[in-house]
Amino acid sequence: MPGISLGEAVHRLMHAYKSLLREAIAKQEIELPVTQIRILKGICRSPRGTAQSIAQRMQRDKAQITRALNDLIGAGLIVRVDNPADGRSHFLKPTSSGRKIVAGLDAAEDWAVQQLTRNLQADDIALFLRVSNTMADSARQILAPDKGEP
Amino acid sequence: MPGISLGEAVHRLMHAYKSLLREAIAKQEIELPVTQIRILKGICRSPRGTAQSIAQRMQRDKAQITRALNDLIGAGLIVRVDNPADGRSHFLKPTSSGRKIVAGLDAAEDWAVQQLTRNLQADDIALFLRVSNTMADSARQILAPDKGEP
DNA sequence: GACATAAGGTTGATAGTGTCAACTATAATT
DNA sequence: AATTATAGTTGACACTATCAACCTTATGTC
Repeated sequence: MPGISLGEAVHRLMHAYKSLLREAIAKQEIELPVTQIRILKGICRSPRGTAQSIAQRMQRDKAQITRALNDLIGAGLIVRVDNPADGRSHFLKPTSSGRKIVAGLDAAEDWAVQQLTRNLQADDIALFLRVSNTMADSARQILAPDKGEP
Repeated sequence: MPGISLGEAVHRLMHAYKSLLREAIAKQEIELPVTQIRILKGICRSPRGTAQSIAQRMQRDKAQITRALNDLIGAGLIVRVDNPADGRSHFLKPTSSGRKIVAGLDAAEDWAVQQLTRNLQADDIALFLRVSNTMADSARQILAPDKGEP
């Protein structure tokens, strides 16, 4: 598809990925929206995370993170744990249900990524990731110049 | 950022691109949401397009396309033209206001893409586009197997 | 210790995105 | 002529995302 813009390519890919993921998640009989999935995975991956650190890593408004956390807590997938060093803040921990869900989500995402990449070589994918991350980092330097990688 | 998943990379890039585009569009004093922008650009680029062909190319629900078209018509940026060959369908044409807006949008998008790609070589970008389009095409073969490229 | 400023998180409000279902008018097929 | 399919529309709803204002707590300054 010659001449397709970078922006259009990103839109198409985003939509393709989300559609495949939604299908895979439905097969796992999980019913979480994609934002909650990303947050839950992030919590499993980084112990002692806070709403603030999640918002920073995902570059989302803290209000949105708070709402998603509330839904995940309501669903029994994570819990808040007081941060003894800062009374304003709390750590977020997955419950055993949460961890179980993430196992299914990992399988779903593996399938989706497998479908996306089935006509590609490993070094193409590696370059794609490098280029993609370079672009996101370039943007971050403009949009939030004083916030580095936590 | 080692170990970031493909999905997470796509999310980050999508968000980075949208944030830069929003900033650039604000500078142009345009106030269109991103979906309307994409549709308007598509209409300018392909004469005799219909709601159906736009929905297919963007892989969006026709309901969503119809609503965005209605907003664009309401804003005076496009018009509907009857399709003499099919009474159900109509072609979509930009107005002179619409074409003018697209000139500003092109400038905004050029700026956004320039910021994203400033730390990259041209062949990296070319490979990124090739890989991205290959992935989107792979997904399309699964999600809508009988719909090829119009 | 008192006061001012900043930060972590919350809630309200709102706009935009996206999908599914049901419908109408028209086209295509039998 | 009857049936099936399609283009487009509208209703309904969930999800995403941002901005603003607020409260509680932390930090910094005097």
